[in-house]
Amino acid sequence: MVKSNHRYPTSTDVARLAGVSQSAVSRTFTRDASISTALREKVLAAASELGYRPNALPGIMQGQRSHMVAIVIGGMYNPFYAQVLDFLTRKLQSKGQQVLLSRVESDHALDGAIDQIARYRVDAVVSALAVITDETAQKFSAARIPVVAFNNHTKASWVNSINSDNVSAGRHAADLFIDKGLSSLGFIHGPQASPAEIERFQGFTQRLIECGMPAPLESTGDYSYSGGQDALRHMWKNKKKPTGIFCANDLMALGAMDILRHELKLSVPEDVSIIGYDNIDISSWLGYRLTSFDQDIESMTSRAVELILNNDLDRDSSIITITPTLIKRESTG
Amino acid sequence: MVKSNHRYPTSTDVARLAGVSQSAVSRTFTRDASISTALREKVLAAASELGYRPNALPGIMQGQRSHMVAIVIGGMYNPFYAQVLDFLTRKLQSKGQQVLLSRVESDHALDGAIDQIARYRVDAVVSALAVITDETAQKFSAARIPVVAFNNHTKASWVNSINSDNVSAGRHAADLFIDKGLSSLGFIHGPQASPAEIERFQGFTQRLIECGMPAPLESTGDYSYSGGQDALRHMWKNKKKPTGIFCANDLMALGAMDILRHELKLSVPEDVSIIGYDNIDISSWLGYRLTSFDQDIESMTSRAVELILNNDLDRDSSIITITPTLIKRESTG
DNA sequence: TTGTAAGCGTTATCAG
DNA sequence: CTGATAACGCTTACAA
Repeated sequence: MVKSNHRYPTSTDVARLAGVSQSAVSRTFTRDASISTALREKVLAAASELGYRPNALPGIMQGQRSHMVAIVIGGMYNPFYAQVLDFLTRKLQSKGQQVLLSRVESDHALDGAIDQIARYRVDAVVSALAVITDETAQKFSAARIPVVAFNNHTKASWVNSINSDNVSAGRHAADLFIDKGLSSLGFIHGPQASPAEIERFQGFTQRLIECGMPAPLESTGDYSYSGGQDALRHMWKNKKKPTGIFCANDLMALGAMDILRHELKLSVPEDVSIIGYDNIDISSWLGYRLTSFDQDIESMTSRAVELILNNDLDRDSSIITITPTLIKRESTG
Repeated sequence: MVKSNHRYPTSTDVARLAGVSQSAVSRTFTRDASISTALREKVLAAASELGYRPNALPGIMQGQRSHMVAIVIGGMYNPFYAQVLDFLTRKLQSKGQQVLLSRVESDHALDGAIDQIARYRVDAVVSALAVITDETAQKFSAARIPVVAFNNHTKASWVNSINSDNVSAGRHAADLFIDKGLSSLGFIHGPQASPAEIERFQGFTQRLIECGMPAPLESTGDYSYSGGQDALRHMWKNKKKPTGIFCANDLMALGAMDILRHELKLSVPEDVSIIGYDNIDISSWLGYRLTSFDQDIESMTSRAVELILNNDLDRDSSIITITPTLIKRESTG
């Protein structure tokens, strides 16, 4: 069996076959290039015979933009991030951009990823990481790559941020519980150092204090379903149990709900009310009906793509804040 | 404000700053290249001062492999595909490959995607599409790009397939229901032309017939949660209702379960047993505990990456079959 | 409208 | 070990 050598045909191959110059081939595949119909036809025939597709790499080397955008993400298990990735990818592709996907275990593993990404001369990077330290953000600056980051508060140059208004959401969650007359409240944290979760907690607590209520009981998860389960079990070891719990994200809220219902045989919302964050699809399912804050992924990702395409990234780093919408469902009665 | 021009520094820039030749810079960043420590130090100092990262593009143009692999996917809403993407990306990256992500609405929209992918000279393409027609597969051949496809049965050259043993799973599902003594069964289809779902149905039906049972009641969804809901509602319009339902995937099974429980006030598994396919995380959650077939994403993706890295793709197109594991949970009692 | 030739930033080859 | 030089496959002046 002959091992085919899988070489992409070049414009020169096409030119030779068509009996024209290499420039003619280039022009055929360049918009608005002046070329006669006759020549173009000859070239197209030869091109399709060889299965020729122009090579984007030389153009990039000549200083054109690569039309590649890297998306750095920490995982797709959380449907929220899967959806962010889905939206971003579709929007970028519809604008003629390619997506270079970089899956990273943690903020720490980002260094190696940056090196790789930079080698391919991407035009920009979108970070959908839950945690990004100032130090890490600086590395992008060092690599001279413009960055758009979600839920991140570094004020490094080259780094633009698009954030959810977490503090205000935390306050709204508090109000919802207070209006229901609940007096004993709890908060389930995400992993440490996640700026989003810190703000959600601060807003929530601030509002409770303002209303003369005690600070919430606390427990910590890792943003996962089982993390939420563990956090709830841990919280229930206290003498005092909350009757309303605000969770830093939906996945943990769903885990907490399931432990309440299936392990502790308590009823949601009759015994305990729950609020989550992200409004992932599952939260609307009939088995859960979780009250949650919708982050409006549609506009967050649109703004990100706008920033990249308008090439505003070279200018001052900006921070865009998007207000989440509270979606009330049965988990709060 | 000065608009920075965001130009990546070149090896020549580094060479000039370090006072050495451009070759020296290249050698510094090439493994196993012979260069003195003294020179290397000088180069590294200059490189880090400028934030230099070698440009991968020229090397690719010189015939090196691009170390880019495209993943074509139809969406990440289904956690199964999100997980496939996650595994593939991690494995490829750990082998030094970059991932070019291509999100496609349907098999039909693949043409444009192929053109774009080909321009970037990827080494191979992994298709995680639920549906891929022979015609589409041929387009990859035409573009001379080696392909590894999941759950696809085209026998085109350049296309390798990794499939779940759907027929055998369908038969097992039938056996499970039969062993429980259920006599009235149903099947919820995925979208038409999805080869996986057709085989699951065939195996299921075959086995029923073999055991002298009537063919299952049928209804069709679109692989989504709400599609499963609609399919179940539709199925319940029949006079005859099934007491056991095999669904072409988990998402539809979960939708069907929720309609049974929350809309029809029936109990699972007491009134109706349910079996799904994919064994997504949610299926193990306390609120569902769905019996399902695990596709072993770990080995499917490993095999795919092996095929790509060993460059076996140039040879005969092969079909690898992986046997799914039945995970019994409470939805079947 | 067409062809020729320079140049993009590397790696690989070849002298020194 | 080191530096010059020729590719790689395009795009873009420049010439015809």
